Amino acid sequence: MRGNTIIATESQLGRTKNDGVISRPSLMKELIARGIRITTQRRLLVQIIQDSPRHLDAAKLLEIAKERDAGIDRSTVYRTIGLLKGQGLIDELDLMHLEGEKHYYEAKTNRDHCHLACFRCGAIIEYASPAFEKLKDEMAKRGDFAIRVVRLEAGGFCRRCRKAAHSEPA
Amino acid sequence: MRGNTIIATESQLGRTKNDGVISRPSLMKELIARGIRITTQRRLLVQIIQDSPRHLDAAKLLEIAKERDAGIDRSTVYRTIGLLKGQGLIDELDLMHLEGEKHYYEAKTNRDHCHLACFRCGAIIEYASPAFEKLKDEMAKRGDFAIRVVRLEAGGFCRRCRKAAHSEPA
DNA sequence: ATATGTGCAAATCTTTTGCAAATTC
DNA sequence: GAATTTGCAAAAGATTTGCACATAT
Repeated sequence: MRGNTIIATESQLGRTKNDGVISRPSLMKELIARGIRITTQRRLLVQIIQDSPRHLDAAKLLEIAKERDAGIDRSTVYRTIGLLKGQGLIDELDLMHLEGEKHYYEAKTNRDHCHLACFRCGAIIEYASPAFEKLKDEMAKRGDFAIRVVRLEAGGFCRRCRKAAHSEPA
Repeated sequence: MRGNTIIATESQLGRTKNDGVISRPSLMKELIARGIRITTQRRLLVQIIQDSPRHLDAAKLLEIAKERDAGIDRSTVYRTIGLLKGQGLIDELDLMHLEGEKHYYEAKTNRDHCHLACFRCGAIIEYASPAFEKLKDEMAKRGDFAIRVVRLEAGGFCRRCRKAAHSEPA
């Protein structure tokens, strides 16, 4: 099945002897800590994002939210996304525009990670590594730039699809 | 002035004793080598992209093209971008959505590089380094993934804007 | 009470598409 | 003349906005 299946997490692929464990700090706690008002709908949306095993786009997020609150509106979804983005609590991804121009969101993890998107099957492989951290440090230092958000995405072909392509009829 | 000013090139920032020189292979030659038909308008668009010192979005590309061929249409611009993207001859960037959801394009360089986008002044700093190459290799190997396109973008604040922010009235 | 959040509908912005006419090989 | 490219106009898709009403502190 195509689309946005995370087939490996950063903690699996990115772990080395020096790596810590990856976690997703609670969005709710962060919001509260910042004195941001928690409404019913915000709570709902935030929980969906926090708990989702896959990367959600605005439409999908709305769809899921509607299962629990039929009255919720598209604009509320976008406004909440904007709020979370503004607070640096979620990351925005394109996933190489595998299916259209929409954006995908995920709760920020305690360590940045990359996304590898398979053009053929749509699988998303997450990847974190000390090499990424080093590169960020280097960019910040040598570019004299205070990095607030980073996004590293790659498109290509996963192992399974490379194999499949070989054994396929022309 | 805000917006998309490249204030440092990868060859300046990314050079180390091990670095090679950065270059942009000719798009035209690549198209010819691939047996792709070169029409008047394609030639025009390709030259604009190739020669542009800044990252162009579709609308800007159209605007520039119209100065030389008033009849050229938006759809031709998008179709040509699609062609070049499909051939892997240009890279697509978001530049952290500094000004809207549009995409920016640049002729592919012989070495991948990152883009640092200043949220305040809009400057784009390009950055290439062996550490980036290493990270790509590592991802490909450990993720068992054949990378075709990579995009590393970061948002934050450049030195000048960090300074400016300090001396600003609250 | 006051400030903030929400629904609704319409608007905006970017990109894509169907089709007939023009161009290229 | 067969295949490809283009212009045009309309459609599509994602996101934003103005405003009146509802909700939270």
